[in-house]
Amino acid sequence: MTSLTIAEAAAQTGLTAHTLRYYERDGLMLAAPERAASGHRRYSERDLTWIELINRLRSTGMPIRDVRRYAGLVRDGDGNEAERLALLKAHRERVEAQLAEVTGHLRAIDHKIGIYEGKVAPTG
Amino acid sequence: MTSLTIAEAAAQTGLTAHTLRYYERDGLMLAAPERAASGHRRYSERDLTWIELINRLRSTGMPIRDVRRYAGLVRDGDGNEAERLALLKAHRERVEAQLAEVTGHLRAIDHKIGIYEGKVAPTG
DNA sequence: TTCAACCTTCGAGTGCGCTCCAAGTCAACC
DNA sequence: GGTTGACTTGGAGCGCACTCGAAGGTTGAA
Repeated sequence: MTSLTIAEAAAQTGLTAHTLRYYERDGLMLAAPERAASGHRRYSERDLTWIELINRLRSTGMPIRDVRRYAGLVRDGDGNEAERLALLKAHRERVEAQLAEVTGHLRAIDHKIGIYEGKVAPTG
Repeated sequence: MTSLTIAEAAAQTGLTAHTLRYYERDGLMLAAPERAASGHRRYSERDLTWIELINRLRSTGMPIRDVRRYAGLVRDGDGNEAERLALLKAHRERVEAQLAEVTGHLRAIDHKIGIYEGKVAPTG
């Protein structure tokens, strides 16, 4: 059973130690990580896996407060799977809509780049 | 020659009147919109077209300060097209990278949704 | 002419997500 | 024993992008 210091966990997740502590006190963790006798945090594999899910949710634009709500549901255990599923599906819808929007804007920007490269005639 | 009040320009661009004024004083506009005799702003087609480009850049994640820099280049007129092009291309690269990242995360979230829907066996 | 609805400026306030600081504890090495 | 460096806490501070408030002028319809 490996466990990591906060610095190691930070390196592995791409977050800072500051952010890991912030997520913890903000209720984003399933449970607070264990502590060494010294009081220092020790991150388990399970903690790391969970933080990686947080990263996926955050990187796709889910607000902290929604991550906290999702964490709360998972923490509460069995019986609320439908609610978790609804939360994830609503998030997925938003992400897909945003992907489509960004892709559309990107195409327009590409067009503008084409103009500057002299490949396309300027319009409007 | 049509020209719009700030409320009309807001409705047309999806921004608020507050935000339009903010963009103007923050140097994002090519030029301040004309004024009626009363001092009220009157937005031209050209203003609207520019605001729509701002919207595309902002919606794809370009920070205000970069939009301001790009506006400055356009304002300065001919001779810096290479710099404008470089700015847009750098932005496009970032957007594409981010699209790829988000798409990857979305797939992982979809997998998790599949688990909750009982379509996929839980892993990890 | 009166009234609501709109506009103006300047500056302050807000929400989000960190990010940092101060003061102290602890482990390891010289 | 002393020093270095990673860790702890609570709370303050910050950057971004708005968002709003106050106090007053303008517009247009009844």
